Amino acid sequence: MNREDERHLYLRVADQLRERIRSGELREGDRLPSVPGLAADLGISRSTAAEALKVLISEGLAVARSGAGTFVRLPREPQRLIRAWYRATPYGSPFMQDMDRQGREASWAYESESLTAPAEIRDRLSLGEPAGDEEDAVRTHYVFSADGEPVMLSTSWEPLWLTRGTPIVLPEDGMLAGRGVAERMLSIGMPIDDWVEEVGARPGTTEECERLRHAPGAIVVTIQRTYYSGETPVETANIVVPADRFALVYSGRMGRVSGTNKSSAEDGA
Amino acid sequence: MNREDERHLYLRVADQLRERIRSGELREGDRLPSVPGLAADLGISRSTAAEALKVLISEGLAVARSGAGTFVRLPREPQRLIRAWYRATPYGSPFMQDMDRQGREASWAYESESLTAPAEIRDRLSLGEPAGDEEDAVRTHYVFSADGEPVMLSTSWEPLWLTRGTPIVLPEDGMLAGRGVAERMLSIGMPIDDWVEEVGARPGTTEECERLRHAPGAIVVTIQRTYYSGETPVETANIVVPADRFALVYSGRMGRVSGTNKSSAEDGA
DNA sequence: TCGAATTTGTGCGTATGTATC
DNA sequence: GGATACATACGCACAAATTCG
Repeated sequence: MNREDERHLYLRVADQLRERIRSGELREGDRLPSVPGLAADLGISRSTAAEALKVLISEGLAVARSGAGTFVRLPREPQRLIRAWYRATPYGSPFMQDMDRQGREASWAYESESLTAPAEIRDRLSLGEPAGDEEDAVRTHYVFSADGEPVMLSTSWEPLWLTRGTPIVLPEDGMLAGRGVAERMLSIGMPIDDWVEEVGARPGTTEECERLRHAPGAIVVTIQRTYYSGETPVETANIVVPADRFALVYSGRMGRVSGTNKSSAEDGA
Repeated sequence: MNREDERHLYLRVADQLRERIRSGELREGDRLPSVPGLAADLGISRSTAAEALKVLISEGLAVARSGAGTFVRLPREPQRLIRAWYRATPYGSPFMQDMDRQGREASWAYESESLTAPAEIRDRLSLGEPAGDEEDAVRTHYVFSADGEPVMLSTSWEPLWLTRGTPIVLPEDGMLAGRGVAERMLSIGMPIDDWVEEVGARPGTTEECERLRHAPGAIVVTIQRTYYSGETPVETANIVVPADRFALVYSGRMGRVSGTNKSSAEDGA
C-alpha cells in the first residue's frame, strides 16, 4: 500500500500507529504506546518514537497530555450545516431551520451595542468614512447552542442609517425578535435579494475556543456573510463554527441565471 | 511585549525571529539565519535553534528548503476562489476561470486510473454494491498550480457506466481535455444541472502537505463536490486547498426558486 | 563537470523539569 | 511519595539536497 519503502524510520512508525487506529485496534480515547514503550518495543531511540507520535498529533489523530500519555482522538463525522439550497426559503433564521431539520433544540444568547464600525466592516457595508466618532452601526454578538451545547459564534453588523428610528433597530427586540435578518429587513421595505459568503479556516483564538468550550487552538471554519437588498448591503456577519463538528453545505444550479434577474435570463443550451 | 517571561528557550528565539519579520527587517523570500548560524550567534544548541525555526514554519511564516536554508513566507491576503455565482457559466474548468480572473497563470498535472470505487464514493455516485472486483469508476488525481506553485489538490471520480465507450472516458484525453467536467458531460448528453459542495477543514495529512509544499499539519479546507444531471450523480470530487492561501466564495439569490425547476416554483409571499 | 562547503533532515544518545496518576 | 509520561534542552553523527567556485 505504501508508495515507497518509506525511507524514514519515524514515518514508518507513524504509519504503523496510524494503521492500528484505522483498523480499529486503537479506538477513540485509547492510549497510544508511550514514548519509552515504543522505543523499547521497536528498538528505536526515544527521540524517534516521540517524532512518530508528533506526526499523528499534527494530523489531528492524537493528542498528548503531558504526564499522562498520548491518546487517540478520531475526527468526528461532522454535522451538516445547510448554508444554501436552491429551494431555500427566506424566512426564519438559517441556524434555527438547520437545527429543526436535524431534530436538535436550538437556543441562542446575544448582546447588542451601537458603535462606530471598524474599517473592514465599513468596507463590507459600504459605509464610507466615519463621521467623527458618531455611532453608525449596531453590532450583535451571538452564541448559538444546539441541545445546550455552544456550537456557533456570530458577530452581526447592521448599518444604523437603515434601521435608525424603525422598530427593528435592535435585532433581538420587538415583534420580529429571533426571526432572522431577512424577515426583519423585509419589514422595513428592504427585502434581501442576494447573499455572499466567504469561507475560510484557521486555528481558533483563545476566546473563541473558550466560548465554544473547545480545546485551545482547535480549527474553526469562518464565514463572512453579507446580505444585499438590491445593490445595498444591509447586514454583514462574521460567523465561527468548530471545524470538527460541522461541515457547510452549499448547493445550486449550474449554467443558468437563477431567479428572475434583471439582467435577462437566457435559456442555457 | 511578551505576556510572560516565556519559559522556554526555543519560544523566545522564535519570538525574536518573528519580530524581525514583523518589523520588516526580514522580508518575503529572505533567508532566515541557518540552524548552525543561530546556534553559534545565540550560544544555544543546534537542536534548539532548529526547534525555534520549526515554530515559524508551523505558523506559516517560513518555509524550509533542505540544503538551501529557511526562508520568509509572509501570509498573503487570501485569494478568493469563486465557487458559486448566480451568473456562473458552465463552460471551462472553474479553477482556470478563477485564475484567469485574477491574472495568474494556471497549470495542472493529472493521473487517471479505472478501479472499483470505495464505499464512500459509491454512496456519493449512487453506484450500489460492487459487482465482484469489476472496475466501475475512473479516478483522476489532479494537482493544480498557479504561477508554478501547487495550490489545489483534487481527486475526481466518474462512474464508468456513464462514460464507457464514449470519447471522454479519460477526463484529460481527446478534444475536450482540460475543458472541465460540465462540458465533457454535456458532450455525451448529460448536461450538469445541479451541484452540491460540502465544505470542511482539518489538518492536512502528511501526503497532502507534501504535495502542496506546505508545513506538515497545516490547515486545509476540504470540499466534497458532486455534480448531478437531473437526479443522476455524474461526477464527485474531493478537493483540498491550503487554508492560509484561499478563501471560498459562495453567492446566491434568496427566497426564490432559482432557474426553471421542474419541482414547480411557488412564489414566496 | 566536478567537488567542496553549507544547510536541512533524520536518528541516536543523555539529562532535567514538570504534569499526571 | 513514587512511578510514569511528555516537553524541553543539550550533545553528536551522517544522509541528502543545494549552492557555488
